[in-house]
Amino acid sequence: MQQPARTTTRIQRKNTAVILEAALEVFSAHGFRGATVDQIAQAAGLSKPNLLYYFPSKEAIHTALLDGLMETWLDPLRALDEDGDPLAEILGYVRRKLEMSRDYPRESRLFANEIIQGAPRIGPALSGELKQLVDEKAEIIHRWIADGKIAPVNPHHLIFSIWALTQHYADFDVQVHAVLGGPEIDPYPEAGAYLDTLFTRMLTP
Amino acid sequence: MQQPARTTTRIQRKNTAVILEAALEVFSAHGFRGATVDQIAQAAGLSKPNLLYYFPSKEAIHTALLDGLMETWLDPLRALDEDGDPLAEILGYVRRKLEMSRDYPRESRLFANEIIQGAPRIGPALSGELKQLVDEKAEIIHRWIADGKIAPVNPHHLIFSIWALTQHYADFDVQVHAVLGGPEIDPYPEAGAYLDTLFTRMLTP
DNA sequence: GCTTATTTTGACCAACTGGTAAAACCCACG
DNA sequence: CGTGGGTTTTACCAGTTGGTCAAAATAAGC
Repeated sequence: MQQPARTTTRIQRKNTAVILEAALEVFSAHGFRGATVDQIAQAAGLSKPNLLYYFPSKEAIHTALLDGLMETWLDPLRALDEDGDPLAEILGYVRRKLEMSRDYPRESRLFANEIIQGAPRIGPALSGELKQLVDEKAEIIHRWIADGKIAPVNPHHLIFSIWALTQHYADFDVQVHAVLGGPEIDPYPEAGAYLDTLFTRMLTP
Repeated sequence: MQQPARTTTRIQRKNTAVILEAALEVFSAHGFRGATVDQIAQAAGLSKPNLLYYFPSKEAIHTALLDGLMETWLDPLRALDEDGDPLAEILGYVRRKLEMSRDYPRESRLFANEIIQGAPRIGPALSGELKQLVDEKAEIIHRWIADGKIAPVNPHHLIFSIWALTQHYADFDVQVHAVLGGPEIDPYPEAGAYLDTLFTRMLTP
């Protein structure tokens, strides 16, 4: 039996939030193993033992981050509506995903780090929750194709390509800026236009 | 003045090769910080001090790997030929890049790890060598468009999209297999067909 | 077969890292 | 205003990690 969860105090709420924000910054920039508890504590403006008063371990912070993020991350795909106009729905999904890369690049890199290294901590969520959602939406796309509303493509790979293309701008940010010639350049307007064209041409029957 | 480099012995050649192979395995799976010298030594079948007899530091091994790889990695893009058939040239580039993801996933992940974490060790190569090559090839694509040989698109983002789409299958391998439903599935045949369709539809004038 | 240069090893170290314990501190509440 | 809970700090620890060093073992050249 567990002690009934005591009321979370004001300070607790503030500090857990500050810690998660700091952890996102550090984990996304250095990966799980590359990040140190000290770095996170310093970024949060706390001492290491104080930070460990709020989370039992480094791993727990990481898990809390990933769990909290998974929901948000899948929202754009969930919003894909079978009853909408097929092309507009897909272009809308692409736009939302690209906006997430622009507005939440750290979150994108956090996932990227985790998955590149074999998803040791969120493997189950991928083949469970994620797979189920993707299969469901792939089925919708499949029906659109069968109805002749968009040109035929492999639905799963269509989804992969949307992920790859949009997340690239967050995850490979440094490379994009290096090639385009400087950190002051904003690639997103062009990227948006490019992806719009790409998917329109590919999917118009 | 430096001692004139002594002849590299047979053992030296064999062991540096073994070490680099082992290092590729370990670095690509865990990132720079996540990899330990001991792991690499063990994978190479050497003791840690013995490994450090061939390379002065962990960092030196990593650098040697990245330097050696950069060349190979850019080869497919270098092969893009202005005088060939535009669409065939681009589709060929896509195919070669996809084959590299399939045949050299560890190399792809090594780069991905490095770039996601801000390219602390190869930043200069990105804005130097890489940028120059990309600018050059973008110019070629631009001329193809001006000549009406392919449909108009932003050449730089076209190249980004080829990178993103092909490397996705190596870097996010676990996710792809999780969603498709098992490690026994080979996504590459479908991926090849999908990308062929995608770029053909987008670029046909 | 002997000598020399190369290679390998075992013992070791200092810095770092995740995490702990207990005392000190602070703040709301009666 | 004091007391009991929540909070923070100081001091600390054991394990890991990158790296060194001198001695031992091996290979190469003559």
